[in-house]
Amino acid sequence: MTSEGSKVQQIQYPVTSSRRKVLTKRGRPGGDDSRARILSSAGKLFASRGYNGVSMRELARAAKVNLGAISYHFGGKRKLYHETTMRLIKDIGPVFGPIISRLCDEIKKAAGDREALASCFEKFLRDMLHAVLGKRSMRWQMAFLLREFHQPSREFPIILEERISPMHDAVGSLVAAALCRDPDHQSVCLLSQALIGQVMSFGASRTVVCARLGWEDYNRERIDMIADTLIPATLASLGLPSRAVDVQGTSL
Amino acid sequence: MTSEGSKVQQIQYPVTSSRRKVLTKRGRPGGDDSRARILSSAGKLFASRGYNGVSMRELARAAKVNLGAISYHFGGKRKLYHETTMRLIKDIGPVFGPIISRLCDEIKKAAGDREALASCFEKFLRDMLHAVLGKRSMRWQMAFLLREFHQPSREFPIILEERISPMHDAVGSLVAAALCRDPDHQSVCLLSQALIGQVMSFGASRTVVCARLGWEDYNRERIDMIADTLIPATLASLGLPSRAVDVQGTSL
DNA sequence: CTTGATTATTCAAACGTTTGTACAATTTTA
DNA sequence: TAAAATTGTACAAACGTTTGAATAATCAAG
Repeated sequence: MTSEGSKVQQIQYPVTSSRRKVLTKRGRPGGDDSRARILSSAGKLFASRGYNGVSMRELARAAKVNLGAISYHFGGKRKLYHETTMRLIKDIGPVFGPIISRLCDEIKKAAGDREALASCFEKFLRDMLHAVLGKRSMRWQMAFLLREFHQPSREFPIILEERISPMHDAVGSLVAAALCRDPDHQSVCLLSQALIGQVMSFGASRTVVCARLGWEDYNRERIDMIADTLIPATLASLGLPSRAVDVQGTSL
Repeated sequence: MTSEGSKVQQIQYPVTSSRRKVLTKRGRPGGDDSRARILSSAGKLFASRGYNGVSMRELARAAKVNLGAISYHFGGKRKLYHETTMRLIKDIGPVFGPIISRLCDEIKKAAGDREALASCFEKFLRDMLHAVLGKRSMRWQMAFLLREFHQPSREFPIILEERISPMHDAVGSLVAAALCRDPDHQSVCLLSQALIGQVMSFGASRTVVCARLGWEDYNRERIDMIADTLIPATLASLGLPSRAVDVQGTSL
């Protein structure tokens, strides 16, 4: 539909985007700078207002670059969105990767010891809460992901495979160990979803939670408060032994 | 900004929108029909693609009305969105209202009896899951709400007060009763959020859940399966006695 | 029961604006 | 000078909005 027969000439446009010539660094500088600035602004803007809610001009203004520079560096709006997604996937890797691998390691070490299993779960949940709710950048990254969740774009399958599935698998093996069931059992998968959903919901419903508790925003102590509340509850839900954290005494 | 000094004449445009002249029903027919069709299409479209993702022309095509008819009936895109929100609030009232009031009633009747408390919680959770995941229309309504959650529009405060807060309060009094704590205690509020978030997450992550379980979609049996899995876990997390539902035997 | 004015609704066409994209011209550094 | 990056401008398409004419149901008068 978009001008099919009108412009026949092959557009030999720069569109470096992915593989850029790094042989010699000639010409006007600041390129990588602008590129990075655009990518950074795009992430936040797309996260908060969605693909259609952000215009190229607005993006250019936010990134302090010329309108044409965006198409020059990325080859169009859609490709910029793609690049933004890939960048996000790459960026949240170092955040969740260690948490996941640490969890998997400790599950192996626990080897059926329910006390150890409980302790490694506790660490995992606290880490996750801090990662999801605490990190400043995770704020728009979370919004970006949630948007993709219930309005999947062409990039969703990549996100699913690269970041969601590993997380689910890790939590799944934890739940399976706690319940002494097969990791592929439906109930294990469902409980994993419930667990992850619980954590995510505190990010998604940040507005609601803060409104109801009279908080301005989350901070380190409050996230620990959430963890202290959630950990005993989730440990009990998995039938794991809970250390006497005694939530009653934490506040008020 | 929007044409302030240019058009001075008072535009006496229909824009009945809310209070319509019901005295006499004259003129060309199909009015209420078109209005309803627009509202219905708008709900689904706004839910799946957001305010900016839907154009008036697309809306008109979906609702099978003329482009001008939308502005005629609602007075513009923004006002249509507002009306859609109000309609959604009104529509989900009868769905959650009974569930909430039943819960409150049974909590009072239970009066400290933990067995009774567990049973009323079980009913509540199952009802909620069926309401959120089962009802066909709740699908786009849920998407609409979730979108408002992490991209609040002017209408968000209304949704919060009319539908979110009552739900949180009800669940809060349940959690408070189960934990024998003050309903205003932070931990009660947080655990309520966790509980509701859990249910919501199964709606929000429908794509993920179904993908991971090899389901095409939720259905009555599968929702019951989710309930059977979640109920014992959440009962345990609240320290309530669990009837021997025995999840292990439900599937596979 | 017919008729003509009244009114609500539909429709096609246009409005001015904003959108994403394209590109020649220009600036900047190696 | 040559390559890389930036700039300003132009354009067609799509956007939300508005308009005036056409249409059809209703009511009051005959």
